[in-house]
Amino acid sequence: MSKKSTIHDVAALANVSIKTVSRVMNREASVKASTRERVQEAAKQLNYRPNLSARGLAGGKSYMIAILYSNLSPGYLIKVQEGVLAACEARDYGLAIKPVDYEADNYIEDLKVWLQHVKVDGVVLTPPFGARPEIFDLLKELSVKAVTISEKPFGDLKAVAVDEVAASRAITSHFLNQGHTRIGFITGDMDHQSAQLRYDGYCLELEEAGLSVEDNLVARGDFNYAGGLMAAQALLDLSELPTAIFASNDDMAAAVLRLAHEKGLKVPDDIAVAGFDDTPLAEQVWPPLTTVHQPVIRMATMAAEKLITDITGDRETGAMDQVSLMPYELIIRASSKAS
Amino acid sequence: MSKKSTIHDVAALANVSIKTVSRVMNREASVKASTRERVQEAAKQLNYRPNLSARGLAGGKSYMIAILYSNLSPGYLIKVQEGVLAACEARDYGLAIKPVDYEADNYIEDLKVWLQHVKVDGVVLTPPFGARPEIFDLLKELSVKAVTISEKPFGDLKAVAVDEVAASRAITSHFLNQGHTRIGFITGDMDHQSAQLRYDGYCLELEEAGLSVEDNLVARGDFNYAGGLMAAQALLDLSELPTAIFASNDDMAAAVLRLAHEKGLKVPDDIAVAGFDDTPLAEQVWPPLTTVHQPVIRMATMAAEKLITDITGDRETGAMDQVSLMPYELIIRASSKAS
DNA sequence: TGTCTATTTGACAGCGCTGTCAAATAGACA
DNA sequence: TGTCTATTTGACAGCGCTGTCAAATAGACA
Repeated sequence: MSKKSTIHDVAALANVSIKTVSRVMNREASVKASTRERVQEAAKQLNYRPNLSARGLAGGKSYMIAILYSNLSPGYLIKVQEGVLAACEARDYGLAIKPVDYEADNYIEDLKVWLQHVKVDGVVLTPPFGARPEIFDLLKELSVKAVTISEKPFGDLKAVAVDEVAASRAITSHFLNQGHTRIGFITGDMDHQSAQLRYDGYCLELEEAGLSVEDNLVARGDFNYAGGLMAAQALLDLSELPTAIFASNDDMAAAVLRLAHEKGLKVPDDIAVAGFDDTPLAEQVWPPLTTVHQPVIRMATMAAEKLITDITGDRETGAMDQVSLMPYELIIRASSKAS
Repeated sequence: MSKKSTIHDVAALANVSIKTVSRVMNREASVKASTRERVQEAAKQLNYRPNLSARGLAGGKSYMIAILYSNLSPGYLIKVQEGVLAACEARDYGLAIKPVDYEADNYIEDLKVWLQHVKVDGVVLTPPFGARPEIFDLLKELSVKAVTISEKPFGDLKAVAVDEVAASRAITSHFLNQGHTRIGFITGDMDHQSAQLRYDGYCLELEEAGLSVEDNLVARGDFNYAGGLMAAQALLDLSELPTAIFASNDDMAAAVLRLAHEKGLKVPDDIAVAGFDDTPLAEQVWPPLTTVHQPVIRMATMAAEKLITDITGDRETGAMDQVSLMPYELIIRASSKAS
């Protein structure tokens, strides 16, 4: 059979109306179990999949969701895409990707035009969009559902995250256990909630160990290599060097390594280093980085599933948590000694 | 005005039939210039953009193109996406992204099902898909247009590339000019055409300089960090070390750097290193890598434009080259001395 | 068994475009 | 000016679904 089957073929085979097939495909509740099974069987037999264009046109919806992102690290973004894609395929949703420059003048206006044109039913918000009130307001205005990854959301938005404060404490604790007391810290871009959470974890752990947070041991970074380089410079120019540096992500930790090499410091003997995120880079620098691994792909899949469930108003909606916490993993490599 | 305008609104304002508006939006040739302008003016005034779902349903096409990719480096892939996205927005096309595992058993069958379901009108082929005959056959069978990036295409497929042989010769020549005569080479994954082209460039340049290609100075890599490490191992275990190593991409060059550090070799004094692609990694390792820069975003935009033009059969079709060559740039950094 | 309400199903219009085919108009030429 | 061909435009059906509303059926209860 070469021709694609349509809803009419399925309806004929299952001996129901096309409307009933439509109901089954959309997981609507009001279909008798026996009918549902008959339709599903017929659909399977004909290898039927609903036509996205027709659905979108008839329903006034697009059956598409979008990933909104800014200049995230490519490795992270690809994983988010992969995870979201898996959920989209399972649920017959389309995926659009939308780079958004939140520093542009009228970016909200542009985004509004785009959302209206593509008519996406929901968006996956990657950092820092989940924490931006103007995005929240826009989505409310347009009645677009949303889910955030790695950020505590506004209002009733759904979210998937790891406990970054705890993960950050784990790195700090790892350094403390090795006997370090002068632990430098490089922050991320404070526009990102993660930057704050990671910093909070560092502070909390130090305080619990009876140490105070020294201002000159904390340098401001921006989650990028270049910013990490400047922050590392500041820390390595101190008259009394830190014996360990915890950078808020791997890119900045790589910058610390580079500067340490330039200055002839041995890692981890003269100075221990740790990053965050476990990007491919973490294994590609020398020595490889101690860092925190997040299950980004699974987080993204779960985020998209929550979003789609939210959009369709599935039967189990009531049981869905607003925030799903996923487990992180502390990865100890040669840039710090095992404790 | 809150309601989205439709083709009827534009037709009414321009005082033509909806069919004429349709013709203008699709850039069909048979519209009088004065009519076209009137319609465009009306469309602009109403901020009209055609509804993708309706177009797709009515036309039997999807007005979507897809990017097919395998485990490419994330940085490269993101740039391809960005470039293709720009062209899609300009031409009111949708973009789908499709990871394809060409090592899976029945990957062609899976891809076929996917292409039929999404009904994309064309695909952008990233390496190594442009050089795979089974992909070419499948696309022909389904009448899906295609354009390749960085690969010489089959049949009448369009392509955008840089002259990789010339770029590879440029790196090799750079080493020769510095006085190196024992230049190691690490190949890419030979499934990728680029791997062969880069190797060819290396060989040609050596031969032109009157040097022969020594087998034990050529190690087989796979374009990944791990494979680069093994290849670098082989080269650095030689009793007589090469004085320079040219790796077929930056990831593998980073692996060379790491191993050189481990062995206490100074770069570039004991051994010079170069990569290819100018990924972010090239600047994030120490010392930063000499490499070749390709204008990936612009290449991707041009590829998508060629593809869409091919799909719609634009007026200028005749004037379109089958292969567009873009300029590369040799980037000299601290991993090799300036010549 | 009859009546009333809740559940399940179906008929039909219409979403906003494009394809097909035919009609109107413009231009070439005698 | 009339005729013939080429160019430009329009009328209308229909793509494959979902929304709305009404009808059929099942189940509860007297």
